[in-house]
Amino acid sequence: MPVSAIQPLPREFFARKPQRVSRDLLGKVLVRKLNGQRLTARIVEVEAYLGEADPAAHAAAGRTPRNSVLFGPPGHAYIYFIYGNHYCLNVSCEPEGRAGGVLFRALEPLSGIEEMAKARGVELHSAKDLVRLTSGPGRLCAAFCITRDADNNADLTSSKSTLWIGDDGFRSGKIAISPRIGITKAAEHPLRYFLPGNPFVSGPKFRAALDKQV
DNA sequence: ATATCGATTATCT
DNA sequence: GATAATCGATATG
Repeated sequence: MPVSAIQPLPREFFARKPQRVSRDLLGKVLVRKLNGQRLTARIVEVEAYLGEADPAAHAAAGRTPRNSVLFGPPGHAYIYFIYGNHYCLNVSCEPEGRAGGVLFRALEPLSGIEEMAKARGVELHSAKDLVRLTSGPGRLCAAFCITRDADNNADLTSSKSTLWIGDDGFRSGKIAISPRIGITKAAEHPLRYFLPGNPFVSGPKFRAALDKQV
């Protein structure tokens, strides 16, 4: 077996609290099958959304047609359209019947970088251009051609899917935790998880963070 | 470096 | 009718 093999994560991985899934997703790989190519990128920043008890979560007001994936079986893609412009990707957590999810906020591209640039409609001239490919929830969806029509409710635990999450053996060192970005309700809770020092992490640099040994 | 603003639409009040 | 888990551009220190 080649060292570069990527193994899908089992469904049980996602059948836990979003906080636990968030920590453990850092360093894992998002895989996309697109036009016969494989795009891969490492997960370097995520946020936990806790379900009906979390005022900032889409599930806060109970089950609706839009957020029903969050209440379904774990390990599925919940994709929503925001600000009339952008898609955002989550993976459903908790056992079926209970809401919860993890928002993907930033990735570090590993392979298929030219395809990502094409999908974003940008050219790569500088290191900054590379960072902007997948740094931010809207950007990473554009780079991976993720849309609600095509990918909402996709099963992210099967390597047969066109979108899935795997483990390539990478083990992150320290992780950092901070408040979530871009929300107005329950804005103070430390539910954003990222790899400190990774240049692909979104938002202002050196945002208040509590480092933790993993 | 931070601040502010316009774009543009699904969803809910 | 208001809001939103954002981005890119522009303005200002």
